[in-house]
Amino acid sequence: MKLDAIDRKLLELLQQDATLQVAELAAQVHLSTTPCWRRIQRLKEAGVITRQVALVDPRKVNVGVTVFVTVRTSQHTPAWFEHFRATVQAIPEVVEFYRMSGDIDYLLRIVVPDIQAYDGVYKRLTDGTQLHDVSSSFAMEEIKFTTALPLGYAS
Amino acid sequence: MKLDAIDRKLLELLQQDATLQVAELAAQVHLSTTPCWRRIQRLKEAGVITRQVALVDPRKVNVGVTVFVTVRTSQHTPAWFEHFRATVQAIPEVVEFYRMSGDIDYLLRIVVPDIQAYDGVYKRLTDGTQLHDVSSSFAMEEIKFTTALPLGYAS
DNA sequence: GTTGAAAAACGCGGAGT
DNA sequence: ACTCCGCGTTTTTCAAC
Repeated sequence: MKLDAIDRKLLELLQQDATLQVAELAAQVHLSTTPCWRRIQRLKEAGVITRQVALVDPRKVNVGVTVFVTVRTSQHTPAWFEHFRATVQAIPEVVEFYRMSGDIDYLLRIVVPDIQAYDGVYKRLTDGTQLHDVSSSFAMEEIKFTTALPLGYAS
Repeated sequence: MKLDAIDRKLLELLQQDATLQVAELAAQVHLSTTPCWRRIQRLKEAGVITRQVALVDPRKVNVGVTVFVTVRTSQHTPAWFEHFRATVQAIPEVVEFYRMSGDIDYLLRIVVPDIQAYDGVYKRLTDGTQLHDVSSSFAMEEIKFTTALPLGYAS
C-alpha cells in the first residue's frame, strides 16, 4: 500500500496517541474530518494499523525487571522448534521472542518482578525443551522504549 | 495502587484492544457502565495505564528488519552517558535502549528496512560517541511481540 | 475533497438498593 | 460501593454536493 505524506503524519500522530479525535487529527493534517476519517479506515483495513492498545506501566504491575535471554540449541528439527515456540508463547512473561542469525539462535525479552521470579520463568522455559547454552542478562535501566516505528522509510 | 481481580481483567482486555467500549468492558467484568468507567479513569489517573496508542505493522512501513546492538564502552562519565543517551534518543530507528548489568553495557533494538540502511544508523550511532566494541545481531524472524504485560504479579 | 446532519457513544450526575 | 436512569455534549458515520 502506498502511503503519502498525510498518511505518514496521521500514523505518526496515532502511534503517539490513539485517543486523538478525528477532528483534531484532521486539523493537524489540514483536512476536514471525513477524508481524514476515511484515510484512517484505509490504514486499518490495509493492515498498516494493526490494533489499538492500552500501554501499562511495568512497575505499576510489578514487572519492573527485564531480562534478555539468549539461547543456543543443538536441536534444529521443525518438531523441536514447534515445541519450543509453543512453550514460549504460553509464557506471558516473555514479551518478545526472535530467531536470530549468527552464533545465537534465539533471543527473548522477559519481564518479571525480581530475580527470584525470573528463576521460575527460567525453569518453565527450560523444562521439557532441550536448550544448549542459555544465557541471561539483566537490564538495569530502560532508557528508551517506544512502540512508534520510524516512518521515514515508508513508501 | 491496589489492583483487584476486576482491575486486572480490565487491564488485560485493554492491553489487547483499547477500542472496546465501556459498555462491553462492563459486561465482561459483570459490572454496569458507571463503576467500570470509573475504574478505568482511576487506572489512568494512577498512571497504571500510561497511554493508548496505535500499533503499526513494521513490514507495511518498510522496517521489517530488526537488529540488536550490544555496546561496550570504556567511558563511564556522566557527561559521556548523557551525550550517548541524547544521541540514541534522536535516532527514531532505535525503538528500545537498555543499560545492562554484566559484560555488556548497553543493548539497543533497532528497526530498519534492510542491512544497508542499518549501516547508516550504525554510523549515526557511533559518530561522535566513543564506543568500545559494538556488536550487531540480526533477527531472522519475530516469533512473538506483545505490548501486553503479564498481570499475575500485580498487587 | 466539503458541508451538514443523523446516530451512537461518552461524561457525569442524581436517586435508590 | 454498585445499579439504574437519563440528559447534554461530543464524536462517529453516512448522506448529498
